[in-house]
Amino acid sequence: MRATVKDVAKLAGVSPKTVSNVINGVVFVRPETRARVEQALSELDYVPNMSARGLRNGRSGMIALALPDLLRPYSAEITHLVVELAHERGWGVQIEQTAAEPNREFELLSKGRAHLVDGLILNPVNVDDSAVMTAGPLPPVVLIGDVDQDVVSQVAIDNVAAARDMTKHLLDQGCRRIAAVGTPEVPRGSSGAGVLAGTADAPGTAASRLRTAGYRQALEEAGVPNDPALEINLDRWRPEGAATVVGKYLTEHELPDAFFCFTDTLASGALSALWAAGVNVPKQTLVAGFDNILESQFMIPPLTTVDFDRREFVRSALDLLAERMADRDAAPRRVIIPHRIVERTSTAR
Amino acid sequence: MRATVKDVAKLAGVSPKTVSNVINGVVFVRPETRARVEQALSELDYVPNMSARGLRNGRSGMIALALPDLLRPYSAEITHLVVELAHERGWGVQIEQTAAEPNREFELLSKGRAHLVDGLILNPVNVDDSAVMTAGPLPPVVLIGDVDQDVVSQVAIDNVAAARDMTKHLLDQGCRRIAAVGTPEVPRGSSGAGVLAGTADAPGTAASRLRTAGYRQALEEAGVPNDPALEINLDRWRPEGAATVVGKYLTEHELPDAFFCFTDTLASGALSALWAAGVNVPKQTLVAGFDNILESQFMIPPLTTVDFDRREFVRSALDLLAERMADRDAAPRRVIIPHRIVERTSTAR
DNA sequence: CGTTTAGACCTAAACATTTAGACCTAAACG
DNA sequence: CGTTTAGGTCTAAATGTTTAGGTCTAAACG
Repeated sequence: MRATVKDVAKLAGVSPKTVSNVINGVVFVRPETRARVEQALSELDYVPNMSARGLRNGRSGMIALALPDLLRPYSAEITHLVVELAHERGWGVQIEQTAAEPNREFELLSKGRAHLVDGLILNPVNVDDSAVMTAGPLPPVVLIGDVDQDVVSQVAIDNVAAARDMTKHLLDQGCRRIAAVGTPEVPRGSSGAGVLAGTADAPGTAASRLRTAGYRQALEEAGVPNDPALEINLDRWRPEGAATVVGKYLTEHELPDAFFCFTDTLASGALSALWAAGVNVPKQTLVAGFDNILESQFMIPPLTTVDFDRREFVRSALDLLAERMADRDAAPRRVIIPHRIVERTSTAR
Repeated sequence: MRATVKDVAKLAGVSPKTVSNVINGVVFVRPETRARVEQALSELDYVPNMSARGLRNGRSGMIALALPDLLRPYSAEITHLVVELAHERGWGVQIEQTAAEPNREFELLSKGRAHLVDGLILNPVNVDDSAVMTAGPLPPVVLIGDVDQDVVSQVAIDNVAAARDMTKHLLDQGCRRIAAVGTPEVPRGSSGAGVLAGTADAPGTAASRLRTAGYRQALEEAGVPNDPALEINLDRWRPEGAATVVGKYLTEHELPDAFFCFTDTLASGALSALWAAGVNVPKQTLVAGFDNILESQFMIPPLTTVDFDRREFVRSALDLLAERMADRDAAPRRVIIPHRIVERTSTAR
């Protein structure tokens, strides 16, 4: 059996209250008493029971991080930073994966482990305004990544603008026929129209819809006609998907001037498919990504991509969460982290 | 305020005990009573307080996963699987990062959040037998990754054999001068001797020592003299390190016949440096990795690497942990997961 | 010298759940 | 008809912490 506060108290000849005081270092405790207690503490190798503490004061010191797919390098970077920065605040991090089961997000938002966790950082895929709103009394939540709502706090980048900027960059390199890789998959039977509606039943993820919108905007502004055949749909943002779909595309279509991949991971798959087809990047076609994951500067060739300060991104998320945890009905805030284009060899004419 | 079991009991006109029975679905409960309770349950939107439950029955339903560096794709894959498979057993996963602070492992093993977690899966860097042994009464622990000890359960692959097999594969391709990337960094001032001692104060991680040993064994068996200049030291297994150090190596030495990188991530950096130097892989030199991360089949060229069934690996870890949790003084077991070489273009003559 | 005050410490209750053990009821048994 | 039996439910205790409120002591004050 583990030592409890009572055992320590007995050994030190004081009351449990005093032990608690020493541990939490709050009230006045005579130095000699404190020393005695600390002696007993280490003698019994005391470690507080978090469940009991959590029960008593309603806080577990733990937050949850819910991401769609932990396999993505992007997820790994977010996780890395959340764990590191949360640790600085003395919070533990519990991790959840939502993509495998679609309504896991809802579970997390409403019931789930709500009581074991003081707050939730959620990277939404399916949740849009309706979802966040329907759930009853929410735990403190911060959404990361773009999604249309103003019910809970959110930190995001301007996906539309970023995609527009990147498309513009490709246009500036003289590209006209620019393929977009990772646009929302249109359910069989329906047309491509209305894809950007942003309603609850719109196809694809919020990010894919927004980036598609930015891509189309840039084309329109440049007076380049939008060719639906250049939108290569893909919902599951993993490299194998991109490699397959781009490889197939190459056999069926003329080579576009550039591939704008909605994720660095997708770009990795695309580069692989292009290499396999004997297409030289950047001599024959350009490739751009999105996210600036650690790996992209080591891709072959190094990848032009959309960068943003991820550490700042995560720090803001934690700030917003802390705010929310301190005052459960503070007004929801939205923080937009600035982005920029990082030009590397993959788009160098 | 959230509804408690008492509130539900009052609404359903039964005692808390009966509600508890319904929730945990154990004892005989009359169907009509059960229905009434379930009605009340959903009416009040009841969600159990995990802290209280954890306090009462000494289990939190949560395990901890401690990895050295969450940024590594390998870590992401492990995390992904642990979360997925733990979820199947109804366990939550709490995540920790150990590399940033060296003695975090010890903290986790001895005190730490021990009481909030029913078990710990630890990928050790610094912990070797002495460390695991000194700590007093341990929580249920499973070590993942090779390390010399028999105090706690462990799942691993045979690092020495795997590295030997891969080196042999490169020798079979006709290579003689094979560089090893990721060997333990020797502290300034000491010689390279005794690097493989495996004692607590040996440099580098356990994995790097073992893989180095396998590499040397294969050379010796083939009668190829071991050239210390071909061992490219690197402790932090990230791509940027490999790119830098390999790039530097290329300017100072003759091109080796092959690069055996102790991690796919390192191989990625190496490939990038070789590409930048205008060296063609596999025409001018070969490159091999270790781990078969998802990305390696999309590297340019696709990477030959050491593969093992990661899902089986993680499943075993969870099995061992469950065993340990059920019977805290069961004999520690060690599971070795078989490995194999996956040949891809990067080592195709 | 009596009263206040502040420091140092303590007792008891509260947190939400589960479990051991007790208690009913009605059917089955001899 | 009395006794057993089993199902179905309840009461009370226990888990380890923290906190509200209280007690005690000794110094400071008038």
